[in-house]
Amino acid sequence: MPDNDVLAPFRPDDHDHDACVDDALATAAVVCEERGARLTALRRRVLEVVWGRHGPVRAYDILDRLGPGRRRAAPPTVYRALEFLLDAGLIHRIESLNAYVGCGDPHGAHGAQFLICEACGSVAEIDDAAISRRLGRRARGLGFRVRRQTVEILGLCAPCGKEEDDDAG
Amino acid sequence: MPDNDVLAPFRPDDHDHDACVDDALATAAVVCEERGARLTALRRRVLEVVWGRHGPVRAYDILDRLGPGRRRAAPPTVYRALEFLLDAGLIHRIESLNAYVGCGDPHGAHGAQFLICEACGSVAEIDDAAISRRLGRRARGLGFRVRRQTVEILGLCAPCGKEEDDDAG
DNA sequence: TACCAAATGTAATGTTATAACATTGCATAT
DNA sequence: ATATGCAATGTTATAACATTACATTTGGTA
Repeated sequence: MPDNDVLAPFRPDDHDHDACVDDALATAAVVCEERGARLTALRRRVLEVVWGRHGPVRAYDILDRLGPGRRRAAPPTVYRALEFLLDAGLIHRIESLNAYVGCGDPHGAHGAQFLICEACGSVAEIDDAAISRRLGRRARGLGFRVRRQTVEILGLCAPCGKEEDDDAG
Repeated sequence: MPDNDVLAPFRPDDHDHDACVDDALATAAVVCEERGARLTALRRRVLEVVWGRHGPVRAYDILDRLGPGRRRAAPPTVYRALEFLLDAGLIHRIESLNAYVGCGDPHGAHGAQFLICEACGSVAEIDDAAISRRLGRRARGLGFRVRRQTVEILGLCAPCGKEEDDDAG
């Protein structure tokens, strides 16, 4: 089973997360440059907050974290930035959680699948071409024209699954 | 490409929809019987409203349609019935739309995939075992324990896709 | 028939998202 | 230097989706 299509694996608790955020922001600058889009201070800040963890972040949490100094912004402020980042492929929306997560590979356009741990809230992003291809084929076989695939798997990541075993055992 | 795993195909506008609803309610009665669960008048009515169309129905639309005669119910009335029907496998929740749709095959426990037309709002339900198996394998390969798969494809059904072509042509 | 548990009713509130309109700030034309 | 246009952001209000907490009713059963 190939592993090179794991765009964003689950991360150990102790990894250097600042580096993740820095990478994401640097990549975002490049992507926006390429697209002729403006990565403004606000959009950059929202992206930074989304990248605050390797897990889904909700819109109103972002609102709360935009400051300090800044008076608490209103919802459209965040939703517009999120829309921009989604369009630019810099973040993904997790439909089953109404939340947002940084994209592990903003350059490669891809149809992603997400593994979402219900215990610790972390997310892994994979891009299994066989899966998205097969989904596309099935859809087209029924005359359906695909615009977007949403594939989300809820469950327990390895460490959390192990903990549960230990608790039960 | 197999077609026998299409649990609920797109339906022509002129099909006998009353028969669909009757079937669904009859099946529901059997399923609840088997489970030792009570299909009360309210739950039956909510299921009937969900089956009002072959497409996603939103919770507050159900609320509006519960009557007449009945004073407009409060949200928990509907959400509790929806939860019961979800548990019984009689309906599915479409995460990307925050809406609910009747299940095409309540007897067979299955991991379903949904094709959702953004133009006419109709939904087709398929159960491609190869897809759900492959998703499960990929997840387990990463040590992930799967509880639930959400697979939703947004786009245009055949008739609506054709219309768009005609408009453009 | 008295009891208990499940189901439903009711009021309030929490959460997520968008509509509609005003303002700011910067680039460019006059 | 002033006016104009436009993208981004701010502001207010509200729509849409969902849950908590508690009261009441109902249906099966000891």
